[in-house]
Amino acid sequence: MGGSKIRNMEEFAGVSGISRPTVSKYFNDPNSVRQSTRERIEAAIEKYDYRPNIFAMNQNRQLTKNVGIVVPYLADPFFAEIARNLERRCIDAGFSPILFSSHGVPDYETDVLDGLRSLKPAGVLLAPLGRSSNRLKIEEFCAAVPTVLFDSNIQDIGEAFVGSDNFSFVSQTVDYLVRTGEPPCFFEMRTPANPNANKRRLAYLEIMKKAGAEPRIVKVEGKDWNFEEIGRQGALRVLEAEGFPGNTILCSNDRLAIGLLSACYEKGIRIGRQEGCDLRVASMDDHPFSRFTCPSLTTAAHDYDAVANKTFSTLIELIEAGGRFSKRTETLYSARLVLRSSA
Amino acid sequence: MGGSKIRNMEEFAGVSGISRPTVSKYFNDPNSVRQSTRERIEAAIEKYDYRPNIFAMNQNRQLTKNVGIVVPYLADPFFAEIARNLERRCIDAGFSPILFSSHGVPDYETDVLDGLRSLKPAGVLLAPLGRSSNRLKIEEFCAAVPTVLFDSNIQDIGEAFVGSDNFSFVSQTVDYLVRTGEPPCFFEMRTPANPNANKRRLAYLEIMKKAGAEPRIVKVEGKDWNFEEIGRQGALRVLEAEGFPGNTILCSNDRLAIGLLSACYEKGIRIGRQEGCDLRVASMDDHPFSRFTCPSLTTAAHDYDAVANKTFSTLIELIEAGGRFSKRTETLYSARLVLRSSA
DNA sequence: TTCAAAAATATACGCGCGTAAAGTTTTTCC
DNA sequence: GGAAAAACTTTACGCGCGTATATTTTTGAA
Repeated sequence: MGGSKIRNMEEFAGVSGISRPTVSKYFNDPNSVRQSTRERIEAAIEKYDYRPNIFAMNQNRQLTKNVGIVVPYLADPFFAEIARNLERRCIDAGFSPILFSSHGVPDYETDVLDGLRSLKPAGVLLAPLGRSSNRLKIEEFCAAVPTVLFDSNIQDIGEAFVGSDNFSFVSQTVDYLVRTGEPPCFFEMRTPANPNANKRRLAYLEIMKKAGAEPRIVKVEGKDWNFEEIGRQGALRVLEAEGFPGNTILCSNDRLAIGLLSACYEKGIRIGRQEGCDLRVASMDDHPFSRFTCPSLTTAAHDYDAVANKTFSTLIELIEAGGRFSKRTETLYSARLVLRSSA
Repeated sequence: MGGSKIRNMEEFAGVSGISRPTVSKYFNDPNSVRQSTRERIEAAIEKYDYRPNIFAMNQNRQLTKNVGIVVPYLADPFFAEIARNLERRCIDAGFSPILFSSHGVPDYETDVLDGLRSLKPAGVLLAPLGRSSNRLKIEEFCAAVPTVLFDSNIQDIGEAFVGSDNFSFVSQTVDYLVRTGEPPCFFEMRTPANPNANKRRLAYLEIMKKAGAEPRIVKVEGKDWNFEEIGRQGALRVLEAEGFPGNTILCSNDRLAIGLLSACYEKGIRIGRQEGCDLRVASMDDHPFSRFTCPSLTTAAHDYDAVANKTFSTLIELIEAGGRFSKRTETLYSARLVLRSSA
């Protein structure tokens, strides 16, 4: 109980029998005070349910304990999962994560970064929109705020980048498909928003060349971030026209594949690697829903955990290093092939 | 250009030729100053890129411009969509939305609310976890912070509730199914986390009774929020045992249905209303992915837009009314039947 | 032109806390 | 037990802005 009539740190220091500067020190770092002092303070916190005024705290600290997490599209469960992971790590490390989504719109992205600056964050974890991002604005932002990029790289921007190795995604899926049947054609958007998509196409071309197979790319129209619909419409158009070249398709990402599978189902085309199937479909990302597609999707999985771990630990290092690294690092994690029923 | 060397409102007032109290007044409400003054200030803002220190502002204001948005599970695209909608409305109305997810964990939910209190939000939009929520903590919170509940109601808590009319979801789907074939059995989790699920079951029982049909409920095991997996495992178990009673299934929500469809596909069971199909499956929510399932899912859609609109406008009214309504209101929106291929 | 209302100004204080400096007490360790 | 080191206390100032009061200027209609 104890009426929570404590109005400020002064009063709290009074009732806890500790001086205010020491209490202040405690709240900035509980380990910076003597163990016995810490216990007394924590007993008083418990008793009076006191918490320092977060606004007054942050006003005078040059750096807050805020950490911004910015993802390009939160309605994509892939980013929702990553964000959740990062959020938790921040909390466990004593930071206050603040989650933002660019909602797929470049202007929102710069708005978010603008707003983030006034929160004086200790650091920011940023997954940029990619190609459509306002490079200049992001560069300005990263120059002002310690930032670790993830998922989607922008050359020379941010103090570090952590992501997945697109080449390994493509090589593992293509190798598997070639080993077990026809080499795949590559199904993608004509103007992908994300730089990873371009890297995957290039990897596809290179790997097919090495395998001595003819690369064939099927491009579909569509902007925005509703990839499933784009994949579905695109696949319908292909199926109603010339059809796919060959019987094996590698999709640039799972969301496109989800749309493609839906189109194939509608057209009565059987997907899978068993006898009697018309097409094999594989993809990349291991989207949370890819195990529930019909058939379940053979795909290459991100090492979610490693990426989240490294992204976060890099930010911590960055913060402890005072916000700058002497050298920009890029860390890439390999894919893990997930065999399901579609290929 | 103009060096952004402006350090505080004092300096900004100097260069803009307006007194600081007036500038302060402007930032609290741009319409509270004379038009000509407003223009001079805004010209100076443009020129010097000045923004008031958000922490210093909020320290002295009894109420901030912050609005908390709390959803139970952000990795569910349904909530991601709603959150996006609400976020935008807040921004357009001049508020700063802060997005939180409870990640399906009751303790996180109370943590989020705890953290939210110290942000002194003008108001909060809260979609509670439901049954597993710590009712007492939420009650305390709502007593301290003007809160509008949405999606999931908790009796007598919060100043208002806005959601969907579960009865209409069930009546529309059941009516349709009865009209076009066998009455459905009801597929749900044994211990649903969400109160809407219970309302839907009760509605199902009532409506079946009215229709003079025998209600049959198929319950599956599973906790947590990975409904797709629960639906899939549950459906597999049912299919491998006694099978479903009858040839028509109404799922309690789309995510369960997605899992069920995946299980049926795996078992080679044909879903749809055409000749030659084994089962009809309908569901509720119009989840963003339900148009991409195989077959696409016949479902009852929330009036997303109306719910978001009303939720937000109710909060604005609440804030303008000083944080309290004389009477708690509940607003429910009817479902819209979405006919696709699964039933 | 006149004059009351509206708006802006000058001045001043307070918010809750960070933080620095100097002095005092406690702890640590040989 | 004594010294240095570590931790704490006292005192004091400043951060950037909200806001209250009294005063002056501007506005707009009589």
